[in-house]
Amino acid sequence: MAFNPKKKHASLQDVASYVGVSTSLASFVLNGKGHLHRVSEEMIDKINSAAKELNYQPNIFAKSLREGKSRVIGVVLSDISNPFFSSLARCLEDEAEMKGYSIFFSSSDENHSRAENQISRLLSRGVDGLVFVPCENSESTVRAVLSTGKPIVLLDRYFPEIHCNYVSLNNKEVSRSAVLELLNNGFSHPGIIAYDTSLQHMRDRIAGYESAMKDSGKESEISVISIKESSLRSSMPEVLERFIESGVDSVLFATNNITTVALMCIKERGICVPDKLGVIGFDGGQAFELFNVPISYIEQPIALMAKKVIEIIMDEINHGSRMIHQIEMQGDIIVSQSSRRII
Amino acid sequence: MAFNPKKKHASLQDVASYVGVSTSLASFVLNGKGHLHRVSEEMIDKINSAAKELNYQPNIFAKSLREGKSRVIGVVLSDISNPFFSSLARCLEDEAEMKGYSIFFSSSDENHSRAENQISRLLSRGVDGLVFVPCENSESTVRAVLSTGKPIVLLDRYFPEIHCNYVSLNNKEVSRSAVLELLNNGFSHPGIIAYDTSLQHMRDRIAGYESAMKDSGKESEISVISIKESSLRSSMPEVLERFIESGVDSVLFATNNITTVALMCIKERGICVPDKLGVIGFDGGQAFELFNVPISYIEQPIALMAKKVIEIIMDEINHGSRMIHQIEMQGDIIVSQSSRRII
DNA sequence: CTGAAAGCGCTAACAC
DNA sequence: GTGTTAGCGCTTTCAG
Repeated sequence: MAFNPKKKHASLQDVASYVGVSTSLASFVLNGKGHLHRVSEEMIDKINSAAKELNYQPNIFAKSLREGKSRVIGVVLSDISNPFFSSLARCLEDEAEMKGYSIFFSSSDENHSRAENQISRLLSRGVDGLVFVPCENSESTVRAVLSTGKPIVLLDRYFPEIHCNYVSLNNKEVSRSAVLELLNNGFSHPGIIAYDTSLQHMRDRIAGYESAMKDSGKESEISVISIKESSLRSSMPEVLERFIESGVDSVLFATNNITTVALMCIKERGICVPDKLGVIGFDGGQAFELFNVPISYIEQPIALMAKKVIEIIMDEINHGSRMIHQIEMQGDIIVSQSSRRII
Repeated sequence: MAFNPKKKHASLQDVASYVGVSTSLASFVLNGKGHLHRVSEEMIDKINSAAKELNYQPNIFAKSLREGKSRVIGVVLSDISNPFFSSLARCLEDEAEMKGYSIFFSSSDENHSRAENQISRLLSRGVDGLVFVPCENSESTVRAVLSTGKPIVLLDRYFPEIHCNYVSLNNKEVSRSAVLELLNNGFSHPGIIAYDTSLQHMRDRIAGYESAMKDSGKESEISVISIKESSLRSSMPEVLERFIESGVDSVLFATNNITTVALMCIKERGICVPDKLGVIGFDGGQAFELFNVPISYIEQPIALMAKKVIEIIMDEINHGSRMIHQIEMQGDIIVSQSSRRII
């Protein structure tokens, strides 16, 4: 059993007096600094076994109070029940755990004032650092955190005008490649359905689309539709309709949720994929595998992103912020054969 | 701004000396116990505004150290990236936040020794209580926690032989109803695909199936297949094959994951639903909406379960465990018209 | 090599 | 009504 059910928690004092030494000596030894202080082997053994015997568990509050750090980081993301973010959460959790850190998660629901509240709650919880998936209008919140000196890393999104650590996708490039993929596979008029937001990652995804269109001599056929996140489901039917009527023959969906909702709508209305409409989604997931035909999608390296985020935040926590890390991870395009119109 | 970026944290001492009073007075007032100690209105105002002015943020570690509690609860579930659990997580988070509590989440991956490690890690983090989705062979872990007196509530599953709080589904009844639903809708030979585990909730789901079969005079046609969770994907094709060959014409899938994987397999092999095979899944979710036809499923009252769990754990934390709460929430069957064979 | 003691920031019993 | 003070359990400087 990893925790002893019987006895009450013993304090450092208990261990020390059990062995007959001072608390300082016990503290040194139990923190592995015994040799550093040239404590005798014999003493070290005695103290360690006493600790085991008494089921000594250091009081983490006393430790945090004294040391001024908690070994906890706070993560604010959009919504932990969203598959993309819950996968990310799991990876973050695993990475943090490996380094002896725990995580407080909270959801912003893409509401900047909610996000700000969550952050201040986390801060008052004494987290050592923050990982933040910022939402629209979160600039001031990010600046405020930066000016406290508390380590922070933005995730998935970033603000180009703010000098702050971030880990995101190479949105523009990967979205550009996705559109070129469509064009190379027999589609002549791709469109993109994105969120109506000023957030840079979305702009980048749209910019990537536009860049591919321009470079393919299709500047005049650029077809972008941006939807408010709140009306995603309700406006999807009309949006798809409008696209098809205007001659769009394939679509890049700019997020995981957009993809899911669009596919649901496509299924419902009996729009044939890829004959009537080619699609490329964002992020894979079991869900898509239930769709009539396998679809192509942009895959984010979630595990790597999480690893990188934790690395950066750890670095800042342990060594102070010596440099800004701004990382764009490379997304992959997972191509499904059946999503091609012409082989 | 909810947190002041400029100044360093002021301590209670800072506030007190700023106003020219003692820390105890400041402490009383700032904890809302001013009137209780008959502090003058004027003093209360002075202290409160000083606190605001100095951007006083109570040091939570000192508070926790002194009070012996953290206002944090630990939650160990199977895997936070699993849609069912991430939805639950979100609800738990919201409920806890409303009561001023934060949550540490961790994933057991259905591995009892991992679960035990997570629990002991959470305990050493000083959580005030635990919510645990136990896995197979977690009995000793649960007993160990119980014997420490630390509040604990089991979630989704329980051990009939252990006297412990839990919140679960009325598995037997709802599964029985689901099977009766199939029988009432033109299917004559339902089977069930479940996990091969000794956990009671799974036994109950199977028992519900069996009960419905018996009461419908189909005891001899009872068809149960249990799969190891680890080989879910790999054994699904063969399992479905075997069912169909043996004359099974409809299936109840005993968990969300089983449903998803089975539907993927059904789609892949072109098995026609509901003509060739009727289905009832467990837990809804966007994913299922991408499947060819709408399917019926058993819906768990996730939000209510979360609410109840938090209520119980709060009650234990605040008032000690005066009684054991063992709650079976009522599941609903969401019927989709197109899942009937005969109208 | 080991011990004494200060102090992290807070609460609350007790004193006045 | 308000102040004094004793810890909560731990780390770490400084003495010896």
